[in-house]
Amino acid sequence: MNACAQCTVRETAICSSLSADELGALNSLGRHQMLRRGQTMVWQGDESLLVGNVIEGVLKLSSSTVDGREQTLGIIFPSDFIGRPFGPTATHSVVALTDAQVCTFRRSAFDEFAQQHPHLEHNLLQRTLTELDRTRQWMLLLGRKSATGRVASFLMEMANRAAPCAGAGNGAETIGFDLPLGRQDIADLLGLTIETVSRQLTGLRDQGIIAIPNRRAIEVRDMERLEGCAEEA
Amino acid sequence: MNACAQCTVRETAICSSLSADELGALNSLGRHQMLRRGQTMVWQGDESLLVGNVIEGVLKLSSSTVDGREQTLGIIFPSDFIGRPFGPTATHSVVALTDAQVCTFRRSAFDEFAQQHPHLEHNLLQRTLTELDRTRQWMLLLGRKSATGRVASFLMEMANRAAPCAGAGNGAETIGFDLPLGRQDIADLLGLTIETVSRQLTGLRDQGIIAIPNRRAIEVRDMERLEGCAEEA
DNA sequence: CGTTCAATTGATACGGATCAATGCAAGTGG
DNA sequence: CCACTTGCATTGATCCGTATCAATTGAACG
Repeated sequence: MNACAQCTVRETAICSSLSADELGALNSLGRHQMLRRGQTMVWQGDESLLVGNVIEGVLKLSSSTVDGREQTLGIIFPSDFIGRPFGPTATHSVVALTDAQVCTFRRSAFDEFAQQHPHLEHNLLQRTLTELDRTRQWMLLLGRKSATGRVASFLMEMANRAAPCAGAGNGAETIGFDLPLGRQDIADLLGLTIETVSRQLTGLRDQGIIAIPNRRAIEVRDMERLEGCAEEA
Repeated sequence: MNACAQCTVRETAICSSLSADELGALNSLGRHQMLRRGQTMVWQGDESLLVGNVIEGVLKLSSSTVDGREQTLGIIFPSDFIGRPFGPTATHSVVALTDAQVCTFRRSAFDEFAQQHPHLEHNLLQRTLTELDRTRQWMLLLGRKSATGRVASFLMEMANRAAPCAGAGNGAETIGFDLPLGRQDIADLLGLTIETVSRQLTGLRDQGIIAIPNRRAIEVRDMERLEGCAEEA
């Protein structure tokens, strides 16, 4: 029996570049793993032993300075690839933001398999290039944008990447979604403090650009003005 | 005749993953190009038409916000790869910081060639993964470090990556190098202003950690204390 | 109803941006 | 060879945005 057959990310993860036979071979190398919210899957600086795909849930990639301040380097959604293949050490930590399900491989086994399957490597290269572009976009944000700009950009990214949950239902072009991160996580991602994030959110709310039904949910009420904020100096 | 035979980066650029025959084939697709200091090779947002290798000189990768503020996303040294293969648009600009010599390929031709040579793609994947790690390290810097920490980190990175030029010569463990960037470029890279960069440099000088023989050169006099500064909040 | 934990709100301090002036070296033309 | 220009870099004074410190509110849960 092949666990991949009913996998929800079968067509969107790197696996999509494999034939049924190849998939079977890869499947025999991997195993499923559940992660609880808050659980760390990979530790920064550890030997790189695992790589894998996210099947369900949201994780973060993060790194800490010597004095303990944390910076989140990226958010990882279902069908994204995790880990550092072809290298001895994990350069960053991976932590589950929600309960999550991942499909993991021993790095050495994955590396070997990948080298024998150029299509897989090509897919991985494409993903890595895209991720590099995305990361550089965040660099621009961290280097040059104001707190408002950062929060607005973040909300737009989430509106695009997080699975939208049904809005108010009427004809309005409202976009609603749940935040998989708490305020502290957002602050770590944007290079701000929790207080500043909070103030910016209430600021956007008071301007009527967004609504905050509850602490985990966001509704974008005026996407155009939000875009305007996202470009702020 | 094969221009690659006497190429100075033959063994360190992506070309190192190719046999002599393959190299000949790739060579027939490429052409050499000279760039003057300040010249832009790729424009952010343009159709991605070119990729290539840096043979000589230093370039920067940069992106601008809508209101014109610029952020440098990376520095590109000889044997580094330039451009965005496998994608229709260039997401960032590439500008020469010094006079430079690059070896360019039409993207479509390169893409096709790469897909037929898994070794080359593997090498490119490795490079991209390394570059992604490096970029994320800069994210940590931009998000969480003070001005002093940023400048110190920058100097350390340059001390490692730029070709060292002979120090004072005596037994001191002084490390000297030339900056390929002006103050404005440094500011753009670190997400600071030119004034702040200047103040931090003179600060480090006044503490005796570095010396500034002239505006383009730096001598690190106390690497340990510089490391200390680099970790500053 | 009290406990707990996260988020919000308020008051203040500080770091870096901004605005403005000066300094310094490399051309340029008389 | 020397005045003049030009383009960076440095230095100074002030302002503003975000961090920091501290208190309050609000929701989830026993």
